Amino acid sequence: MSTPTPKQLQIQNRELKILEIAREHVVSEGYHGLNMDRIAEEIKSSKGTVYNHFGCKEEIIIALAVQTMEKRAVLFQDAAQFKGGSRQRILAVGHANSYFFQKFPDHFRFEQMLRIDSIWEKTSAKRRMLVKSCEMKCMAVVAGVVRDAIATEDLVLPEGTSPEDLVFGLWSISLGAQTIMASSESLTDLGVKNPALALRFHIQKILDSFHWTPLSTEFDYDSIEDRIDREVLNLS
Amino acid sequence: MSTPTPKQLQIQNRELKILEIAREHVVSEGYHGLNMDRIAEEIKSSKGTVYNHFGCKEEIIIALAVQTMEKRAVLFQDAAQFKGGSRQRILAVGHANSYFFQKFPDHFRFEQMLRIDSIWEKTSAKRRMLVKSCEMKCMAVVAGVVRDAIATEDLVLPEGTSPEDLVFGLWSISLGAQTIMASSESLTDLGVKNPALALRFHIQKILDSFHWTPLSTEFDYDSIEDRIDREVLNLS
Amino acid sequence: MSTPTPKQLQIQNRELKILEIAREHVVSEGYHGLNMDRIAEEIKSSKGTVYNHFGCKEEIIIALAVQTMEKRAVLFQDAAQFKGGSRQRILAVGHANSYFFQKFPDHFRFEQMLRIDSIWEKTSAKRRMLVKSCEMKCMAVVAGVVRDAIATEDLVLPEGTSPEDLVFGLWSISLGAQTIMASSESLTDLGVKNPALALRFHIQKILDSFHWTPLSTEFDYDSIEDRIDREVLNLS
Amino acid sequence: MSTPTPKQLQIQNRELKILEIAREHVVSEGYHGLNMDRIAEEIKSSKGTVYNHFGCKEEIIIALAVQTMEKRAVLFQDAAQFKGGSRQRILAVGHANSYFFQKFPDHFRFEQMLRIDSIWEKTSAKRRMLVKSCEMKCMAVVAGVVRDAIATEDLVLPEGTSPEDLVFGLWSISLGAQTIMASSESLTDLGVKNPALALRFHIQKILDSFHWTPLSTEFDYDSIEDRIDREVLNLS
DNA sequence: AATGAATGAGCGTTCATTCAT
DNA sequence: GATGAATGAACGCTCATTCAT
Repeated sequence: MSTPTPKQLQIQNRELKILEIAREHVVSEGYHGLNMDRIAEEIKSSKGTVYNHFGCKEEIIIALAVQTMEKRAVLFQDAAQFKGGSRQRILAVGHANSYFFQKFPDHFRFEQMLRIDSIWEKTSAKRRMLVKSCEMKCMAVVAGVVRDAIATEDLVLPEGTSPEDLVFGLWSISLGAQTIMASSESLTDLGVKNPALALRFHIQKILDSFHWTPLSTEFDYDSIEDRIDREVLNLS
Repeated sequence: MSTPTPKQLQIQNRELKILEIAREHVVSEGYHGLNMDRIAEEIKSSKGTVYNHFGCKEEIIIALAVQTMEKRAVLFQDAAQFKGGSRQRILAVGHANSYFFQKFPDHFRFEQMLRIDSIWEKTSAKRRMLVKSCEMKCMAVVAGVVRDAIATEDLVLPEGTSPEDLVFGLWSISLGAQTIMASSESLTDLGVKNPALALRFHIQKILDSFHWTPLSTEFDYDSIEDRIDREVLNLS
Repeated sequence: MSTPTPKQLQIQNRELKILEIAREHVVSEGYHGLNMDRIAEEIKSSKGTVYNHFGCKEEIIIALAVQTMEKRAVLFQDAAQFKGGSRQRILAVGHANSYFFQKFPDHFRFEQMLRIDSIWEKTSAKRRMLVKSCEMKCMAVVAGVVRDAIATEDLVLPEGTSPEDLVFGLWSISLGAQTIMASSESLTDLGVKNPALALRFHIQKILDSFHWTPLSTEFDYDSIEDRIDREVLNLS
Repeated sequence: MSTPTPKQLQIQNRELKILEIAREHVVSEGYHGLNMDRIAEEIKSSKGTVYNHFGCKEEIIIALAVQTMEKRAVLFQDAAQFKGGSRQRILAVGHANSYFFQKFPDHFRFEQMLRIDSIWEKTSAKRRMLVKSCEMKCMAVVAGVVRDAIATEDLVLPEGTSPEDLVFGLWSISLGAQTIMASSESLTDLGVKNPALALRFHIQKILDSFHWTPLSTEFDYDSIEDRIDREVLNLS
């Protein structure tokens, strides 16, 4: 509530600066390129100061992932408010997700990092909470669109299937496809010529198979996409 | 052609032993828990001997992943030969994949590791080739089932979609779902009560949306699954 | 300008201590006897601390050589200021060189080490600069005496010969003789009964052959040497 | 006395092959590039076989140095038999030495290696004997020329100076100059523009100062050098 | 709160040498 | 004599973390 003092502002800025530099290290040299000495050097403070902000290296990784997740959550919220029917709004979310992956391919890596190794064991409950709340926010936004579709009778979910189950499916195929795209050099050799297009196609197939109307055959996909580009993603 | 000498056998066994122990380390303590000193200690040989088998730590990781991939490839081949129609055969592959994930949840991690950081840079071209050939084998097996379905007119793919594109979709959703299941503790809190079931459901939805006959509504899913358990996975 | 804090003093002292111990190792066990672990152990600090002072093993070697070279440079400067004619001053330098070799036979080895293998490749430009500046200082001091001799017409160099060329000759014969003395056990067997005397004799011959007056036959060598011992080397 | 069996020949050849390869390693990658594994690999035998020839790595170094020394000894013997007066013959030896250094700059390194580190301590008395006998042969050849000069009254050595003392002087200045040339990148910066010429000049000065007739001013240096090139070094 | 020197366990890797076959 | 797998001590170096100032 209180206005932050200049001192507090400086401290807050430094925290952002640390993350910025850490991000550069990971992006340019991988996880092993992240190194507390170099961070301290580059923010022109001491290592001790860095440790005042982040209790250990892993906390930095988590914080980076949280930044990414928050950035995406904001985008998702914008996309979910796309003017149009529920099917168009879910499409906007999917499209925003693809856009995010293509525009910030590095951000993807930080979420991946969360999923490996012993990151979790070393971090504070507080940081973990942040991650969870981000996940929940994203889930809530997308599930919200599904619920709206049900409310407007654009969609009828089968018995035993929750809105979250459907979101889980979309999440899974997106995450899986992006993981493969990000790491498999040989996708083309394997016969998948345009994986991004294939992903989009499969998502529409899933939505169609739930009879989420209008079906993908019943509206002009491309013109909707153009509108999303303009109205959500601010692309020309 | 020649019979391996006892000596050669011993060496070969040690290689397997190294991998076995390395696997335990990674499973129990993550990538950073893998440590050449301890491996040497536990196989009761010297570090030099370990290095005679694997030129560096990363080669061990790759070898573990290849073991996993080969194991899965064999399973996929068996599943693809399931006695029945094409839809039942693709179902068998999907079911085998789920089974593999549930039965050997750790194996999954080694494939994940391939996708990170500097593993690739340090390994020999020969090892990388092995990985690629495993990927191709799996892809070929599943795409083969798709091709058979097309040949028997159980399935008509839309213009511009290759069998591999379809496999990519199935691969993506499986990998994504498994990734989330393996790492997100809070899936239940997010509202996804039974993710494994949801995955299975989505896969059927995708296949249905391609009109791969018989549709999931047209056959008795549970009894087929029982047969797969018995005939492919050798479960009682 | 500022007075060093006790802390800084301690650090500076440790640097000297490291060099001292490293020197002992090299002297008693050769280059391969120099080992970072043992140094750390013996200065009762950690390896990391040693590496805070010297970025790699080779830097220590260079630093040892620089110590030696600086020590000699100071001695040369003192000797070059010996009260007397130019011929006596150059004699003082030569005598100081012999003295240095006999008094600190080990120091000689560190300069030799500079001349081998991969030392240079791993060291910082800054350290290399130090070495070069030491070399130049020594060269300048001795060439300065030659120039004074020319100015006072004690010496006329032949056309095409620079003062530095003459110094190079003296340097070569001294270095070569000392190298042989330091390494050839069998010099006596080869028929060289008193190599140190022979070196001194040859140096005088060279100077005589340039007609650097007074010639060695024209002054009392032994009494000059006594004076050098007393006035430059502080020997009784 | 007996003719070597084919087997023995093969073994002897292998010994030469080992040395040849070891030499290449040292030349191209320095002392640390010498490695028993690689030698074994490149002679297409096993490490054990290499060890049958040379009891340890250091023995190989010594053997390489001995090869070099023998090569030079032969050259010196040829040079000492140059047709001409004693002064011309000693000049031929000096010239041969320079030639050897310029033509085979790498050979020089092996003799240097003998002078450092702990090579001697690990080698057999037999190998050391070989080194010593090579040294003696070289010394004897050159001292022989000096003795001939004395016999023919081209030279009168001062009281207390042996022929070997004179050779020691020549040896020292040559070795020293070559050492500096081989290792000091900054010789030009130090003001020594043409060290090889300076070395030659100093050697003549030394010989002149002993009144070894004819003095360098009394004969045509260049035409003699041409003859040496042709008659001793077989240069066109 | 900030500093940065100190820590030291840990790491991956090398390689001369041995010895059973 | 030949082999080459096995050895294991040694090595140089890193870096997250601590803590006295």
